[in-house]
Amino acid sequence: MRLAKISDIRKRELRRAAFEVLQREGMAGATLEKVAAQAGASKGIVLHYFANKQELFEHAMREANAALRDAVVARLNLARSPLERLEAIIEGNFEERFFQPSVCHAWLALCAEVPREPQLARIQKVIHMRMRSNLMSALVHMLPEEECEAVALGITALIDGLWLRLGLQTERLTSKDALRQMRDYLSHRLPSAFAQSSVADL
Amino acid sequence: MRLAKISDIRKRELRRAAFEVLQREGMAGATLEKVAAQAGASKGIVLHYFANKQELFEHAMREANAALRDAVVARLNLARSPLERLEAIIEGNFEERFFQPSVCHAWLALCAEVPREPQLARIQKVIHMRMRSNLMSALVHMLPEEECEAVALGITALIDGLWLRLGLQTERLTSKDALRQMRDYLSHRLPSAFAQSSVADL
DNA sequence: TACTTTATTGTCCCATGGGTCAATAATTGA
DNA sequence: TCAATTATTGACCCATGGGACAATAAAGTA
Repeated sequence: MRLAKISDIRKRELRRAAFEVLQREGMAGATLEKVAAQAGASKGIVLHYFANKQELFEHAMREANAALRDAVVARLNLARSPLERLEAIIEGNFEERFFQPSVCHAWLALCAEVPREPQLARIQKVIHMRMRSNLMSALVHMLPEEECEAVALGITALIDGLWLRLGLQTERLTSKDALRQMRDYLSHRLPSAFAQSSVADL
Repeated sequence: MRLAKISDIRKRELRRAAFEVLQREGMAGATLEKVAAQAGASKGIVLHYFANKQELFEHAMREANAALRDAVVARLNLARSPLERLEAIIEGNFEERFFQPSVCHAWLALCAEVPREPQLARIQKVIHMRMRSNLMSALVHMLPEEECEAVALGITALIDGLWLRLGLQTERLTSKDALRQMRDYLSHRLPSAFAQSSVADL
């Protein structure tokens, strides 16, 4: 275990600053100067650690994704059954510390660049593949094989749609509301053996 | 019926050009110069008809939304029952001429600005209220009152989520796939009296 | 201690793009 | 026909922001 390198520390600080500025200002408004200010440094330092703006925000997206992934993994490690694994995935995606309008705004800004930034598209693809594989590993034990695909797509679309609503909403959509919606879906879409337990816990 | 005013024609041309550039370039890349070029005019003309860039893209969003609304209204006018109305809303939202990655890219670019552009937020709110009201007017005849809210939210979230996937996807998600997913949801979530007919037609 | 590498800053450059404006062309309307 | 309005252009201005760079400070290394 060696000491933390200063470059790693700085990079992390800058990635986070970048993500925070993105929440407030969007991609166009997120200038290197603002990111530097947010991190309490000068613009030069940003370009010392990242080759250019794209690379900075690519790493910011990577880190935000990693945080979400870790939240899901932590819950998955406690899950003891396919149903619990499914719940772990879903609840991880709606943890209150993530499920905030400002966080969604940053994600939206990043997603809007995906079509023109191959690096962001790759990250997006990884996120999506992981979600799918996580879901399938639970669903195959709960549903006839030919239905798994449909339900996996339904769950991911619902999660994305609820997140989008969080970012665009005027009314307050809470983490609890979102989870209630997900349980509503599962309770109707999974075989009744699983359905009741999902409904029960809220 | 008076002759078409040239200013109305120009405005429409420019709104459409703006939307097309948005599809390719995103918000930051959609410069007034590119919009003008897309419309076959000069930059000056854009600012002659629109006070500034925000106003231009606000009108572009309005027009795109109107097109979608009209598609839904046209289908609603043919619907003879609550179930048909529900199908009209859903199918209108996945018409192939709209449900294209490039169109989704433009929407994404606009949605990403919503948090910082009150005008866009207002349009977004109108869209959302209309969707909700359309859905509720059908659902109240199909479900116990206390479930309508949940299903309306489920449908909107699914639609948004499927659209988002269209824009971010690597794999090809078609209009048919999306509709199949929506029918899968309805067939499990609506009372079985309605469920079978939804499943039957694909 | 002296030398090298890394961290950090502030300055400078330059392309870009939004917006203004004056000049000109086309239309309209009396 | 002629004046007034509207359409259209291109030149110009200027703030902004990404990125390069040289200079300096700090840290590590021998």
